[in-house]
Amino acid sequence: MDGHTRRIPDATVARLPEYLRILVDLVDQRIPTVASERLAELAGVNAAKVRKDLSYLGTYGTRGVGYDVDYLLFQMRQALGVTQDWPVIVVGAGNLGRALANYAGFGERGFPLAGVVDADDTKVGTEVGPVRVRPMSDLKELVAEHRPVIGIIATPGAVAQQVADELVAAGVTAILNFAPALVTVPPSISLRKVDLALELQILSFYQSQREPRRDSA
Amino acid sequence: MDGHTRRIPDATVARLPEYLRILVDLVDQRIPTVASERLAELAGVNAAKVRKDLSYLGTYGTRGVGYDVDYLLFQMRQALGVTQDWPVIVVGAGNLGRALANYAGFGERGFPLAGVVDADDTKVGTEVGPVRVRPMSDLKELVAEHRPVIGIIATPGAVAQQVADELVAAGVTAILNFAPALVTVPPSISLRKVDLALELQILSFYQSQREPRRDSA
DNA sequence: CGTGGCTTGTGACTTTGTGCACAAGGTCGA
DNA sequence: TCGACCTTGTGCACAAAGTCACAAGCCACG
Ligand SMILES: NC(=O)c1ccc[n+]([C@@H]2O[C@H](COP(=O)([O-])OP(=O)(O)OC[C@H]3O[C@@H](n4cnc5c(N)ncnc54)[C@H](O)[C@@H]3O)[C@@H](O)[C@H]2O)c1
Ligand SMILES: NC(=O)c1ccc[n+]([C@@H]2O[C@H](COP(=O)([O-])OP(=O)(O)OC[C@H]3O[C@@H](n4cnc5c(N)ncnc54)[C@H](O)[C@@H]3O)[C@@H](O)[C@H]2O)c1
Repeated sequence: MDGHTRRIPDATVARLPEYLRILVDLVDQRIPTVASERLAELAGVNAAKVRKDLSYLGTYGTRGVGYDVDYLLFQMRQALGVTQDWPVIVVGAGNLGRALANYAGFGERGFPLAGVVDADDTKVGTEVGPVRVRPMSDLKELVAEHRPVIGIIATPGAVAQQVADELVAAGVTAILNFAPALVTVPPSISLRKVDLALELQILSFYQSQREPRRDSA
Repeated sequence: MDGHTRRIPDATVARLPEYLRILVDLVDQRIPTVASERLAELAGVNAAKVRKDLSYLGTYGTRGVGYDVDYLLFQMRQALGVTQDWPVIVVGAGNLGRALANYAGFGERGFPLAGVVDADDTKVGTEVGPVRVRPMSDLKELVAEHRPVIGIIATPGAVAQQVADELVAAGVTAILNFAPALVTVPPSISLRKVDLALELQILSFYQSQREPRRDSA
């Protein structure tokens, strides 16, 4: 098909969604073309890096002019695989799971909520955002109905691995894990994690480097 | 004081909290010592990397034996600057802000909730988790009372920069941003971001690489 | 149709991160 | 006390990522 697409480096992949968000903004503002310099400013990175990143998608810029915003946006969506929706299933209807289910932003960005499941019978049947919580036994059916689908783990860390196994068994091929625990999956499954406590601890590190805190006075 | 601590690479810093979490688990299990091999397995990384990471903190291992869990945990806390609590202030009492405020895990890990503020008068005064929402005008006072403190942005992206500016003006020196927007701060301020849609898009990319999806049939 | 000015795309280089392999150094049993 | 056995700590070679600088290419204008 496409021909020349070299393998895209991980570091570049991690930045593409940032560019995507910016391009959507630019389209909203009816801005027809954008130079790497401007894009770099909006993304908070180096202009050469932007050009190199974009060059992995193909040669879509015009020298002396910049990039056509619409066209680049189209290509970016293509590259990221977000030309169609990816439904998500949230496992765990606790504080975080409910917040995620209530969040309209996902649907708007192409990740509509397919359902929420929970192991706690007292939570099954309750409303969260636009859906009702379903039992774990419905997982397989839910996945089959929406495939391909992304699974989100919003349960306590102690059961994260077990939940991941259940998601994989049900046919989920991509997982986002919010629980603070190591989860391993077969190599064909994509896995990412978000750990908020970890982020806070990293902030703590850099902050205490700058200005060591007074010890217990 | 300490003497020989070389500068710790960013990649290592990002892994330290993971080791910290594992060490806490090991202490709970009354496991006295741990070898880099085991630690690597628990963290899902290479053993040589673990040893190199730990060596930046100092020479705390014993050849032939491994690392003393208690002592390493102490040193790790020291290095990360989490020997004392870092209170957090959440800005924005929406879906996400409330989930964060309700989350007990932060307090347990040394990040107690100092308060929640919101610009919306109808939200001010309502209960979220253990506190009541306070007006933005209380921010300065709240920060002064708890300093040093970490600010969490849980507002819409459109106001994220403005909120960041207010946090900085109030004396916050570290910020965690959940809004999908570029935020810039003075160099003395530590800033990290968490963007969930971005994570989903990265998953989308890797998944569509593996198995390109059928086009609109 | 030619020239000047602007911006891309990329080769060369630097910096950062990873992983192997092994000497150094410690433990423990005899 | 000695030696066999482990595991650390790190030098080194390689891989990945980031930056610079500039030739190539395009547009616009006269
Ligand atoms: N709430 C937050 O803001 C927040 C922030 C950072 C991290 N986290 C992490 O996210 C996860 C969820 O946090 P929370 O505050 O929503 O917790 P919570 O206790 O409120 O919710 C957890 C939910 O998971 C369900 N559950 C438990 N075991 C299950 C299983 N085996 N299968 C399916 N569902 C199961 C429970 O019934 C409950 O509804 C935790 O790992 C937490 O560390 C939460
Ligand atoms: N809810 C989620 O699960 C989720 C997931 C991913 C990302 N996010 C991001 O987190 C942010 C918050 O999401 P949400 O779902 O909680 O939104 P929300 O609309 O429910 O809440 C936003 C809150 O911010 C307050 N606010 C608005 N402007 C303010 C200002 N200038 N100063 C102080 N407070 C202000 C509002 O009054 C409101 O209470 C958004 O940027 C969203 O994109 C949320």
